[in-house]
Amino acid sequence: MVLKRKVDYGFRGFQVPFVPRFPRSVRRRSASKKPAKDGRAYAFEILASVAGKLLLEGESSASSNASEGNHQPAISQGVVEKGSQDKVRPLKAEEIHRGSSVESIFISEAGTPKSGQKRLEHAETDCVLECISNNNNNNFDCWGKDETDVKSEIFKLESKFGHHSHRLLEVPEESSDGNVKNGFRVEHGANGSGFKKSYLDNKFSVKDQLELCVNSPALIGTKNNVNSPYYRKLFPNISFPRNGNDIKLGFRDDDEKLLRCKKICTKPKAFRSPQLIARRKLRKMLAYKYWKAAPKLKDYEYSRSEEGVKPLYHTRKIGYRFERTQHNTLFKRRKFFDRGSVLTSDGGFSSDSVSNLPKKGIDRDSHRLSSKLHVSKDSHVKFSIKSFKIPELYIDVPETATVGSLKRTVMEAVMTLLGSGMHVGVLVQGKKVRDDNRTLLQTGICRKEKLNKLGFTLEPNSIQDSPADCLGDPSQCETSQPIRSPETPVQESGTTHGLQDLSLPISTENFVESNPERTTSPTDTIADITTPDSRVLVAVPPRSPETLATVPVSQKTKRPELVQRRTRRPFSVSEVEALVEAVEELGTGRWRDVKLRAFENADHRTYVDLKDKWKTLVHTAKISPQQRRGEPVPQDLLNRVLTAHAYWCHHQAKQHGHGKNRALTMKTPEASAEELSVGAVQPLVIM
DNA sequence: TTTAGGG
DNA sequence: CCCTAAA
Repeated sequence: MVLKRKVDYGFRGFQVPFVPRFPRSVRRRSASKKPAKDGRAYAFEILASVAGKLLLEGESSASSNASEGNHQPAISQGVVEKGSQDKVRPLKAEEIHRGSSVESIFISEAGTPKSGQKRLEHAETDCVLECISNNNNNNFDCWGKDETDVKSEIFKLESKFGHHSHRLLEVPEESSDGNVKNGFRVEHGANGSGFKKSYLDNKFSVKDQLELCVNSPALIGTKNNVNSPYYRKLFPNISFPRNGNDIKLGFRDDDEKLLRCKKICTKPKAFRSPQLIARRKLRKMLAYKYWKAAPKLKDYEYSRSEEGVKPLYHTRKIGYRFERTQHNTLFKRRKFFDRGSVLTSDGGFSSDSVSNLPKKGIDRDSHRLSSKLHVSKDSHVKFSIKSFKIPELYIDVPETATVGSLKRTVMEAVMTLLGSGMHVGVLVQGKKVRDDNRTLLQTGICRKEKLNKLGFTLEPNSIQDSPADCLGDPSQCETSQPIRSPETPVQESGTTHGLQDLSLPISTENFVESNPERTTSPTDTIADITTPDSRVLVAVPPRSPETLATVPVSQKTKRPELVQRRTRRPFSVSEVEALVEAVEELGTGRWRDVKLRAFENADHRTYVDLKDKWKTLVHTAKISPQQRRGEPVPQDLLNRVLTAHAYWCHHQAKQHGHGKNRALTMKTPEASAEELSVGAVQPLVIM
């Protein structure tokens, strides 16, 4: 059966023979299904994931010792904990609850003897390849293994859990002396057979991790995921002893113009990751089961505080774990959590990769997004973004509040901010580039002189805009009005548009390098969400405590029913073409096959999406060109749509009527003249 | 899960 | 795109 499936769908380019389709009740479908890969990632998700971790941190706070220092970043705890454990070991309950370390969770799950099936399922994703930022030459090899050994271990893991997704975590690890260590940690903990390796190798240096490869200037010009600097080639130097280079993570400018990040997965055809499944389940669950009962958030107050947002990293799994423990906490944060968890579960960036955040103060430039950029000879603009940070948050808690509540408050503020959506703005010479359709060339981003003038901003989206939409289509955000919560109007200052106040201008000045060589910044990080000192940006203009306090509420009441809409991803012409072609051959009503045939690798396109797209295409084709919107679809394609639609409508009717056994495709020459000539539909011969 | 449609 | 009834 498996083999059959492979034959049927495993090869692209083969003509899928027409198979008469009968009513569902009649035909039997092959049971096996390939899970869809879900490698999508968004910068937003990264932020959300971070926030999620923060949330976790907050969760554990109540029991936290205040003297322990709120200045101790969450990540620190985790690192410390990790560093102190030589071997994987089951965690005690308290440790689990502390939840300050990702691996703690992993370990706990893996190490719990009777964790049950569900836990094991989650453990599937526990194979972690973690990259730990490392600067000093302090070596890795905490386990006395050399590189070869580690690679060997990696391979073993690959072999054993190849069908599972892996996580790539970049975690800046801070040692007691304040230095940041760097390395990779391969982590796996399934079924108690915990495994953990730390790995340090210059070849795997984190420096390379953040390279943002914009393969096509047009990509940026066409509202693509420029805001996903996290899509990048991961570990280009790691060569798993396997031919499947699917291990590589990287940008891909395919037909869908989608920047995808391939998972590190030795089973290339793993169709649907547990994450995706979980995500969908989660979405559903959150949407219908819990949301309505979600309590309000107005019990919390916000105001200024020096307390920075704690850096942290977060994994999808943690998100789920959060979810599961959600009801046990008094912390009201339904929506925030929803968003965060959903986002992180949505494939995350880099296939579960996690951002890491340098500890406050370690990175002097942490407040800005630093990047290096160079123009390669192949007319591509390549650069890396070293870090992002979120705008400042104002926190206000009573003196009598517990540290735990403070953490939760911060968490809420963060989630509120993230929950409203974020998008990336591009600055060239200090000017915002609002026209997303301009090419890098036109914008001058490709010119060396301007490279050092390139900057990015991380901006909250306007509440009016769907965060998802903005993410998917930045142009909508860029042109939209400043962020403005109805209850917390932004102060207009002169010509400055409110957004400016909320955004975090991040310049790459001094960071841009035309040198293609990777730089070796100790503070290379995927994302820096640390709240810098006290001169951060205003996330929520502190007009008054009241307004501040209302932010979360307004967020919540604004669009309570939305869990997290998928980002909008308009079909490109090439995608449309592929769709049309597939439908021409397969007909309507076989969306799953269409998906498998033409969009098998487009994880973000479900068969429902294709069906919907076809629907709109038909509609589009019927209306006048003036009424059409979005990227214009070539008329000839639309004509084909109409033709195919008409044909298949007719054919389907025919089939259901009395032609059930007639195999016929639009391009099948042997199609009987009788059928083809019925009605006004003309025979189609698709070349 | 997949289809088919309404929202 | 989302949500669902049906199959």
